Amino acid sequence: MFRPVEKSFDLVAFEHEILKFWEESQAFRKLREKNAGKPKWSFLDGPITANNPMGVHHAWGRTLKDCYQRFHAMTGHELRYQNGFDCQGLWVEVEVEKQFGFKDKRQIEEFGLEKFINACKARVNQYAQAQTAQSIRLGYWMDWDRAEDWAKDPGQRRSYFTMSDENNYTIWAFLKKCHQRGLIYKGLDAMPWCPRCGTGISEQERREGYKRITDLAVYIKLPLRDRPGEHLLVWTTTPWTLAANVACAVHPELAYCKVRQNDELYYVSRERLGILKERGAYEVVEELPGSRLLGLEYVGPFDDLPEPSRHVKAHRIIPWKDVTATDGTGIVHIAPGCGKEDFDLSKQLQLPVIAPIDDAGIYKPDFGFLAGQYAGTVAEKVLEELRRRNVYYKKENYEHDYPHCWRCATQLLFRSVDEWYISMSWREEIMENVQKIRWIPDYGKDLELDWLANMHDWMISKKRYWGLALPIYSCECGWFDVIGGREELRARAVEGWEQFEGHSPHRPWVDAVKVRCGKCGKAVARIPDVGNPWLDAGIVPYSTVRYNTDRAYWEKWTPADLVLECFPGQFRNWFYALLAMSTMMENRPPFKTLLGHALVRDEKGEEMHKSTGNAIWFDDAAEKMGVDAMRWLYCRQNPTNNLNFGYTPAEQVKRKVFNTWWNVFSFFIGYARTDGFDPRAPRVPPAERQDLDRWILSRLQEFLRTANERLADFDAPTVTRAAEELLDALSTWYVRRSRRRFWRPRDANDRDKQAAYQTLHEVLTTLCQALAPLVPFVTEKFYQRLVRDVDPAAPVSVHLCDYPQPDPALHDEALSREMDAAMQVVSAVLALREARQLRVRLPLSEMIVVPANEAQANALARFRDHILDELNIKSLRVERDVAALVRYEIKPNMKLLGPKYGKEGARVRELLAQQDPAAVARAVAAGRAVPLEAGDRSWSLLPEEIVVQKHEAENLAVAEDHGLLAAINTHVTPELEREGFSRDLTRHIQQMRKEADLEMLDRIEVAWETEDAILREALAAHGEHIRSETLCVRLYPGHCESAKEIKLGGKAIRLHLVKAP
RNA sequence: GGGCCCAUAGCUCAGUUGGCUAGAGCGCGUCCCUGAUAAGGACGAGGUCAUUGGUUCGAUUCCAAUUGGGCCCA
Repeated sequence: MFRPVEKSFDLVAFEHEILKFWEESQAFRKLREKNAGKPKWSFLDGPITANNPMGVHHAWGRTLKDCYQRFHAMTGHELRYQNGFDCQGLWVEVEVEKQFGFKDKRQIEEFGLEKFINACKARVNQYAQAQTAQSIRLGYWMDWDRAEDWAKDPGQRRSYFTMSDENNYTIWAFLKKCHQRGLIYKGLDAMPWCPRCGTGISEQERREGYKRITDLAVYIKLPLRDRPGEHLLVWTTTPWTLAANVACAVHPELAYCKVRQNDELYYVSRERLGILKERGAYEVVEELPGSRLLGLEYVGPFDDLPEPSRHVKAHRIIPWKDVTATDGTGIVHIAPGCGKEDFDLSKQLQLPVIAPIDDAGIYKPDFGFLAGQYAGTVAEKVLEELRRRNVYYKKENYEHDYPHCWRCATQLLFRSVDEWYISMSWREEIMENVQKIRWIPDYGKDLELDWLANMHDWMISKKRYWGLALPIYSCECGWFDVIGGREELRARAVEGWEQFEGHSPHRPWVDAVKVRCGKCGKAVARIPDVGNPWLDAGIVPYSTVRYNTDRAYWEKWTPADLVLECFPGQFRNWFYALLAMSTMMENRPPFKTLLGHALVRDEKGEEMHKSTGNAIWFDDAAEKMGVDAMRWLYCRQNPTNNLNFGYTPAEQVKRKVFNTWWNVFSFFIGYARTDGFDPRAPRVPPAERQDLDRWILSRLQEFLRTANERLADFDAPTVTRAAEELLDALSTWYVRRSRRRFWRPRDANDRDKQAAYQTLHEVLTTLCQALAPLVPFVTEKFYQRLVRDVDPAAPVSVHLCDYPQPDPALHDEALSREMDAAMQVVSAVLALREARQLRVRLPLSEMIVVPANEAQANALARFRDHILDELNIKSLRVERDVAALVRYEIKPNMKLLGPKYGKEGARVRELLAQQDPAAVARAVAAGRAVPLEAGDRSWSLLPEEIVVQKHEAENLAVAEDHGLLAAINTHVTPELEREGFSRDLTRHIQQMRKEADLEMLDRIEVAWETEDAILREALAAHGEHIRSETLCVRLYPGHCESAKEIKLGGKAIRLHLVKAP
């Protein structure tokens, strides 16, 4: 027996109930047992950064991951269900620094590296646990760590952790392979540097941090050494770099002017003369190409400071083709120690490199007045000195995009430093593997190839603490080597192994170990740098799938069938690292299919920001809207487009989808309980069921076909939308049209009622199973009530069911088309009623339809009763000819015919009047000429010479829809009017029943009082019908002073209802 | 400067092998229905499917260029 349903649909409450149920029933464990040994389907999880709570943007990807995993489980596959946590890197360090209030690296060193690293590990564990709890709340079925697991070493847990020993050592193996191919090198380069974090920022990271800012830009005049009174005008937005100036660059082909202003001569690009205006009038003395300036020497701005003074000779004008005249002066200040392009030029032209600042952005001692100053705030001071030295020309505020640290938002400075790189000379090998992967959407492949083609050498070092300890041992004498794993390190250790043993391969512990230099024999320490964090995540197809310990297992589970992540950024981050590392390790793609999704925005399409207050926290969203509402939104969205997420769209999903679903479900349960329907009873063969039943079953098969095909192709949105359409058809047509079958008492048609129950039960149950991967909670809720409550032998959980397959025998294409046609007819006639203000409760005598095609004609025959009942019309007549509905009036267009035929026009007019109007109308509509004959004369009237007027036949209202003509007889007889009122009265009594909060089967008595003759007649004629419809045992005229007064089209009646004794 | 993506109703978006009258939701307006009911439905207004050219019997769809927007790279 079905259990009674809850009064209302409370999604959040149901979800908590189901979470408890899954826990108690061990449903996930049973699912894994069920699928053990079946064909493998391998999903590779991209590690989530365990540094903050999970956000609604993570929930999108995780919903899709869960959806496709559940689908493949239901279609009979074994899965690994391994979640991943990304643990190491600057982002964790920054949060831990905040926690302790540290401002810079020195404070970390003072605090103690060991304590600091342990704090980083603790933070990762804390947030990994929090994200685990949130993911479980989302309904994401993974092999989650349980209470006892958190005490274990990260490498022993169920989820993988990139800080695990195995992960780190496997990266060592990768780096060793790179080294064996000669790809690892140390390079000096000018790179963006975060003075707060004290580390270089890699190319990948730099892209994350551009911000629009206003800088102080300064114009200076640098005197030419051999040309008294002549100056270069030079512009810079970074005055702090002027102390590192070694040259000025011009474009050889650009036009420059020598101008006189205030008794001084300046060189400036012709296009930039405008900048001079501010300082007064000027006169162009000479125009010359940049090439004429090359080689001239000038006096540097700070030649008196100790370090710059050593490079005075370098100050000359050099050529550079990238000089433009869009801003500045067309003469570019070059400081190879402070800029990427400058540095590249210095290599080409053998310019000296002056590196003015240390790793905290502080000027080194040899820089005079600048020594000890922070480069980021020194601009005003530099200006003052420039004035003092009489090289200042003018300043301005300059707005531009400038890189900032992606974690701490500090403005970056450029600095020349030693870093370690992997040469990307082997990029072609990676690109070949990219070709073997299916990318969804497919342009993802182009983006990845584009990145690979343009990728510079991969900078893998970072001068920080919490991360992969780069296994590079570099000796003063120039020798270096890369260690490929723990055992190799142990074998080659010459000191410090005892201190390290028993610790994870992190700083500071691993730093104790030294190896022997292969050249000079000294004991060599590890370089202090840690690794780029994308190395950590990129190795997981190896480190987490037993590559090192069980190669056969690894072979079975890789390459992964699916990787699914947020697109933006990952082409240069995780996808890139995965592809590069897998190519190096085994020269094969790490996965077969990649599905990327876009970003979560707020419901208006704006980016979510804590500061603007439009951010939605996952926990709030889960408890307010319910995760299945979220999941529906995620599944529904085309993953290529940004998702506008919020409470309003969630509310729409609840109203449109879940509420409809719930109503159908509770309608079914309510009547099934009343009638004691048993779903285990013998099945009425579908062939013996009504068309309506066979129609919805056919629709169901179409849906199942779509669901199976599209989910296998990772296309949840199509399935979600198809489900919405099926639910709408089920609710607004199947249940609506079947309603009376459920409430009529048991009679000779019992078998039909049984068929209706079985049909509805089958549709609801199958729909639960089909949508279980998308919305695991509501489907479980319904499944328990529809199936488990009456069949203890059924699988314990909907997620243990096999995914439902379409049954071709139940699919009936013609039936679907005909039902569609029937619905079109209904829609057209409802529109007519609307236009003529003829409410549906008012019965009409007749409708006439001229079908446009066979399907429509068949539908009219097949669904005549449904159409009439739905439209409240007494009879349906099908006509083949439009003429039945329309009266044509044919008139000659005398404006044209008059001039053309003169006096004969009158005869033409007479002849035309004698023609069959319908035939002429057809000819005109077809664009044919109409021939006329009168004895010896004949004419041919062109279509435009005839005016056709269409009139609806008397008492008819006609409408056209999809080529079909529908008409209703609008004549309302007194009898029809009485019947209409009787339906109005029925409706109002039902409303009163509801207001009186009566049970469905309660009997009532109703007294009425009215002065209106027609209402009295209606009651007299249809009282019996009203009584049977409303379960009214007595309907009688009585005094109803205090009763409810109802107005029906201006007529008043008072009704008084009591529950029958 | 190069590569990729996008442009459909006031807003947010569907529209997958080129084909009947281009759809939905929200919002707006007018109604209807109701033994699912704090719901539901119908109808209406609102579209040069960014622009131009080409292929085709036929283009929102395919091709090219242009304009505007986004992302990536230099």
